[in-house]
Amino acid sequence: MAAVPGVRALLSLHRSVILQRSFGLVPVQLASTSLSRRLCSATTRNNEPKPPVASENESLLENLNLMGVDVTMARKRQPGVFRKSFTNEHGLAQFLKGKGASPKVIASIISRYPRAITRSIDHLEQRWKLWRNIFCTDAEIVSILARSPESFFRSSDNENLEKNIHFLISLGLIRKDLHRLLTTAPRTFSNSLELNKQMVELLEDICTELGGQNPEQFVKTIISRNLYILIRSTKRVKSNIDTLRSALKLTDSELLALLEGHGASILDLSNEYLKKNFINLQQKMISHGCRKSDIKKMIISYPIILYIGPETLNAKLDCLLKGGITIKQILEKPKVLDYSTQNIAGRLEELQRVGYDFKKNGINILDTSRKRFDAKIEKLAASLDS
DNA sequence: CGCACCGGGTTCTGCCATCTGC
DNA sequence: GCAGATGGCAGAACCCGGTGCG
Repeated sequence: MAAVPGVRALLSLHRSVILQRSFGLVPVQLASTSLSRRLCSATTRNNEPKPPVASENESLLENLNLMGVDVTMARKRQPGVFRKSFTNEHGLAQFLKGKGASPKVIASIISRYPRAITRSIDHLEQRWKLWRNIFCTDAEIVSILARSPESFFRSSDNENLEKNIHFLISLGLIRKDLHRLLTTAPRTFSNSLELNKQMVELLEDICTELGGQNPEQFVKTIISRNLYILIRSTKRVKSNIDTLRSALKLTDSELLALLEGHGASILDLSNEYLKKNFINLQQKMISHGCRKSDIKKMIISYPIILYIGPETLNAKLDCLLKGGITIKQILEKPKVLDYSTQNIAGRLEELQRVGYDFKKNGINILDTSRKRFDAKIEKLAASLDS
């Protein structure tokens, strides 16, 4: 925010021609109006593609500066907002304040999604009410706005939002599901109803195609296992499913089971990333003497492994192998790859210190919480001493 | 009691491209 | 031609504890 005064100075420096326009005032909404100036077209700010041609709303700029909004950032994001004669920054600020948002949060929201100030009080109240159907407190909503202003403000279509809620309920999702969905992937609710329907239809079709008996349940399962699914493109989901099927040479029922299980979350990955991760995993495992069938089995039992990027995966595997664990043990217990390389390395060291025998005891000890692990180490160390 | 199995929690926005309606 | 609305993309794991069984 330190840049703000400087920017102001810069702006006034470059402002030469002053254009005054008269506006037909709309009395209802408190707005920044009146003076408006034309920015000098010789503006030297270099990273702007073109200096704004139309005039910016002077009192709006002033208001925003006073509110602590990062005007430079905001202008870069949505320059059109600054040329509007009527905006509702005060109304918005009042409204959000009433919901418990701090001035800092409000400024940050406007900085990141300036169009928020074009929403009327009526609109805001209506939208808030719809969100409150799902959230119990205003504070929850505020925290999401602070996190992702765009999710709340990008669409002005409250009717669509309402339809989305009804649609999701019609899928058999309960309030608790909606709560999780809106908390985790708020953008879902700003999607057009049509877009959400398309994804649901895609999922139902996939289920049916794979011989599933209950497409409705399938959709519910996928959504609850992957809350981001509805903000993915159908192209991405389709392509990832194809990749999984062909890479692993899965039968229909195997693929169905994979998707209904932990496989749902890897549908998120970008198409190329999923392929890249699979190829790397396969190469790496084969270089250690694994068969493709072993790899397939491992992925089916632990699909999340495909989430791990090449560099991280290789580092983890190398770390385990160096620590005296065999590739066969990893194939059988891939879940040890859940933990960070650092965590794994640290545990291996501690286990070595107490002379842990992986051949005899297996590697399950690596897949356990810190608390349990420490307790175990303590016991092992004690038995060493005695 | 100790262990293995299993599932759940956390998390994911901010930017750009395209269309649409005025 | 404009601003607004909407779709889509890149980015890329880690950790915990309940529970049931021997």
